[in-house]
Parts: sequence; C-alpha cells; structure tokens
Amino acid sequence: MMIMEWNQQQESQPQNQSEENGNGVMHVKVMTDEQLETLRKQIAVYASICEQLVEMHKNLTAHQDLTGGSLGNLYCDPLMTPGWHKISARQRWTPTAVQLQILERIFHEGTGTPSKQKIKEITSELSQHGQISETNVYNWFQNRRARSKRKQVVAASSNNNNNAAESEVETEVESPKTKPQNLLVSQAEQDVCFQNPEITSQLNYLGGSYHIYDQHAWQGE
Amino acid sequence: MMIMEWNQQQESQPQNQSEENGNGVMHVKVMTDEQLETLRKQIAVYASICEQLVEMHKNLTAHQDLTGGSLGNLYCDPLMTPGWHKISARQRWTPTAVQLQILERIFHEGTGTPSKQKIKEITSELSQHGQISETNVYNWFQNRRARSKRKQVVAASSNNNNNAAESEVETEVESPKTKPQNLLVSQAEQDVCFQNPEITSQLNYLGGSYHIYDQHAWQGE
DNA sequence: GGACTATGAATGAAGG
DNA sequence: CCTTCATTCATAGTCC
Repeated sequence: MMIMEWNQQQESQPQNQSEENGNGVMHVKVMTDEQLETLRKQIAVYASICEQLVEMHKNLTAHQDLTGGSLGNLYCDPLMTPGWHKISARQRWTPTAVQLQILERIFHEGTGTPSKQKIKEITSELSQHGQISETNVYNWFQNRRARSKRKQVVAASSNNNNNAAESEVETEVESPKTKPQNLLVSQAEQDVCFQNPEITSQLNYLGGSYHIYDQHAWQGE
Repeated sequence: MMIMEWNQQQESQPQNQSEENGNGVMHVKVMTDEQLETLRKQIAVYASICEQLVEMHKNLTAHQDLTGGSLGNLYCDPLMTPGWHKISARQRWTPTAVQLQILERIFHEGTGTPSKQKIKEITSELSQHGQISETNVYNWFQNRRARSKRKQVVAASSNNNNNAAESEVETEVESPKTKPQNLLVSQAEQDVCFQNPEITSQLNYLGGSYHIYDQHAWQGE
C-alpha cells in the first residue's frame, strides 16, 4: 500500500503553479474550494446513481437468478485501477490551551449566548493566542452550551428513569453501541458482486458516508 | 491502494494566502497532476460501473419486460438512500444526493424565493427520489439562502488583530451568476481535468435531471 | 494500527 | 428573513 501524503498545511506554503521538491518539478493545479465542492458533489451523485443501479439490479436478479451470476465478472473491470482517496479532508480548528481557558471563562461568566458583536471581540482577543475565526468561536459556544445542557439532562434522567428508546442520547457517559453507520454500498457489494477489492474499497468509502459538504456556514479564515 | 491525505489547514493560514484580486477572497488548493489523475480515474470508475450496471439492467429487462414495468416504482431511491432513516422514531429529513442536486440546481437557477406554488412543484418532483415534504423544501431553501449569505459576509472579516489594517476589504458579495459554483461539473470540467469525453458527457448528463427508470434516458451513448 | 472518545463543524428545523 | 437549537457527521487525539 502506498501512502501519499497530500498535505496542504499550515506552513503557509506558496500555493502556486508549480513547485519543486526532491523529485524535481512537479506540476500542480490550483483548485478553489468551490471546485472541490463540485467534485465532492459529483462523486456523491455517482455514488447515488450506483446505489440505485445496484438496487435495480438486485430487484431484477431477484426474479432471475442466473443472469446475476453470469454478469458477475463484468465488475472485475480493468479500467478502474486507481486508489481512491478522500477528496478532501476538512481540517478542523483546535483551540489552544490558552484559548480554551479564555473561552471557558467567558462561557462561565457570560450570559448564555454571546452576541454577534461579542463574538467578534472574543475572536479578536483569542486570535492573539492562535489562529481562530469567528465561526470557530461561534461553533464553540454552540457546542459548549448544547453539550453542557445535555449532560445535565442525562444526569437528571439517569437518576430517575431510563428511556429505553434512546440509548443514543447518553453517548457521553455510556458506551454507545457501535453505530450502524450506513454502509450503503457495502451491502450492494456483497449481494451484487463487486469482486474487485479496489473497487469495493472505493465504493465503501464513497457510499458509506458521502456526506455532501455543501457550504460551510461561515467558513472563512 | 494508495491513500492520500489532503489536508487543508485552516489553521495558521496567513491571510495573505488568499488572493484578493477582482474576485475577492478565494481559497485554493493545489493538486499535482498525479492527484488529478487519481480523481479522474475515480470518476472513471464510477462511470464504468454505472455503464455496466445500466447494461446489466438492459439485459435483464430485455428478458423480462414486465419486471421493468412493474418494478419501476421501486427503483426510486431505494432503501439505501437517506430520506427518513429507518422506522426509528423521529428523524430529520436528509436529502438524497439526487434531491440535493436538483435543489442546488433550482437554487442557482435563481428565482430567489420559491413561491408556495413552486415549492409544491419542487416537492412533487423530489418526491420521486425519496421521501420529502414541502416543509423540507421550504426549510432547505431558507437555510440555503441564509447560510450562503452569511458565508459571504464572513468571508470579508477574517480580522486578525496583528495587522488588521483592513476590515475594509469588503464582502465580495456572491455573484451567483458569474460563479456557477454548483453547476456540477461544468466548471470543474473546464478548469480542472476531465478531458475524457466519455466521462464528461456522463457528467454533463448527470448534471441535468435524469431518470434512471427510464431506460431510454440511458441509451444516449 | 484499530477501536474509542472528545469535539469541531454541518445542517434540518423552530422561533421570532 | 435572522438567530438559535438539536442532532448528526467527521476528525484529531488517545489508549490499547
């Protein structure tokens, strides 16, 4: 297995048309986030279509077994070599210790929801201690509040009764069951016979969780 | 199989990394030819799989006409696609990839806020691809618009204290028409890499509406 | 190095 | 419309 690091990270690399590394000149292309989004969506569309087609196939072969068998080898197709990879890994912000400290302080002293203006101030202050955006601050407070609330609820309910329907809610305290994250294609793969491991792995990835990133709320650095 | 990590760290991306030329702030990613190749192949895989599946479908239905007819309705985004999760209790709607495509298309076609009537139509169309209600559609547009707008606003203010000389660089307001970011492949195709005619045709085709159940729809090529 | 956990981010829905 | 909440997804970090 070849692993290729494809990091476009922090170092404020000059991101331009070509860059030389040890191997010599390497041509690169520049994509905007939007273009990437486009690609992601495109993949998602394909994933969807494949799902549907596979489903159709299953429906049909359910009535006509032999055919399914005979066509099985079609899947072991040549054209598809490649390895697939996450089309993008959205990096997520991680607060520094200092930032966290400040945030916690504000959270505790503060009255619930920081206003837009407040967010700006906080962001401004925190940016002295590391990269941060207003979105980050906003999200942080959102999550902080939500989770702190949920913790209370859980604590309370565990005292009195247990709600059988939702074992999910108590995630933080309990050991959540292994979530049956949808494995869209994986099933299809088994039933229908994508034998080629490379393909199946791709499908697994794509089908498994093609969350379509549409646009991030306020992302902007 | 190779694995590429493609991380774009929003952290510590100095602002100057973004180019504020005519278009305003735009984040870019850099891809090598190899990486592009990977993507291209990825798409090709899907294209191929889809073709094969379609082929199978045609073969099967050729021998079993009635099936195609009788099962036609079942083909609509089968169980695997999102929609309402299982039978489990309350669950929020999640658009299918196909639905999303359509929604995005409509959204970008303009006509701002869909009227009540329009919503009905859209809902109707989308319901062919999965469970959906008018409320869902309405909410979707509401959120879509709001978030798209907020995104623009924030894009302007990445105020860093240190040399925050400019909160001045203002909102490069969305120019929806000039940047067809969501017209699926069209842009990516041009700007990026999909030269393979077969693939692009597929992609273009997919970009529009498609009905899998209609066999003729797939016979184009 | 694969599961598990914490948590940042995306997003459907509700309220105003 | 705008803001907020609730829920879910995905990833970074950690422990085995």
